[in-house]
Amino acid sequence: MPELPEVEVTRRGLAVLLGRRVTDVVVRTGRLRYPLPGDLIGQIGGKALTDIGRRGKYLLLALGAGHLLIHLGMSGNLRLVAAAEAPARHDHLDVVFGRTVLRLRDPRRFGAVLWLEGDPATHPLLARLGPEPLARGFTAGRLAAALARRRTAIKPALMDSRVVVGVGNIYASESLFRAGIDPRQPAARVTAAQLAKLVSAIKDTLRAAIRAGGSSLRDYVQAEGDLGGFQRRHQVYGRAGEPCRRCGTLVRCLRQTGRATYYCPRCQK
DNA sequence: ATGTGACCCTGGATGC
DNA sequence: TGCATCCAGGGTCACA
Repeated sequence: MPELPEVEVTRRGLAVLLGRRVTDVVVRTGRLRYPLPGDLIGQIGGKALTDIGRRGKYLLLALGAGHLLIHLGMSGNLRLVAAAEAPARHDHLDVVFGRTVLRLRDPRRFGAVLWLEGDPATHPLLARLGPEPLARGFTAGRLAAALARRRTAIKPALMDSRVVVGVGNIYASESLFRAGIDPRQPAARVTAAQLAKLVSAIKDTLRAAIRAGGSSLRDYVQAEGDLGGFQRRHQVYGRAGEPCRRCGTLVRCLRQTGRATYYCPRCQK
């Protein structure tokens, strides 16, 4: 579910917790992608939340000298609920801040919660990540360097977190449509002019999705429980057989490395 | 090293 | 109605 825009919208929605202290932790499921920390209350109990960061699709909650790393996997969401609200199925973790509870729900349990001590950037899950797409340092030149000699198609290459972080299956298709690039084109053959358009398209697409509150397909909601709105503005994702919003040609779907890719055969060359 | 498919897990949609 | 099959915002792992 959550790609960079959804994680970023979630991150912003948690800002009301800044400065508040953890009063309790409730773990209902011992294992997501990894086992949950065994003594989470001992590690974060009583500590104040001093920062909420994001690296790619990972959230980093600064608590005392460490960070609580949270990944939402395919179906996770984080909501702020009242302490009295009863948990539902798949509500695996509560981090309690007095009357407000940060509640993690994740039906498929592909998400992760880890306690990190020391510099998060050096953690194995984060150390090899590529550039942040919305940072100034993400340029056509840097993208060209990352894609050089790569023989795979541009679309799966864009979803490789070593190339750029945060671009998942929806926004890879959407960005390539916006840039007018055929998703099947070999990554290393995409021209410099196309890469310049692609970098702009990725930034524009992600920013627009963040403004719209993300894409809610099945499981994703914002921190206050609201649905995102960007799915209504998808140009190609999930629209196979429907007319391209730009030229009217029917949108096509194909499968690349096991994932559905949507594109307009006329607008994308 | 790079590329691809299996796999982790649950639930919804579809088809027989 | 019931059951089987396929598919889904991600990431890791084994193996070509």
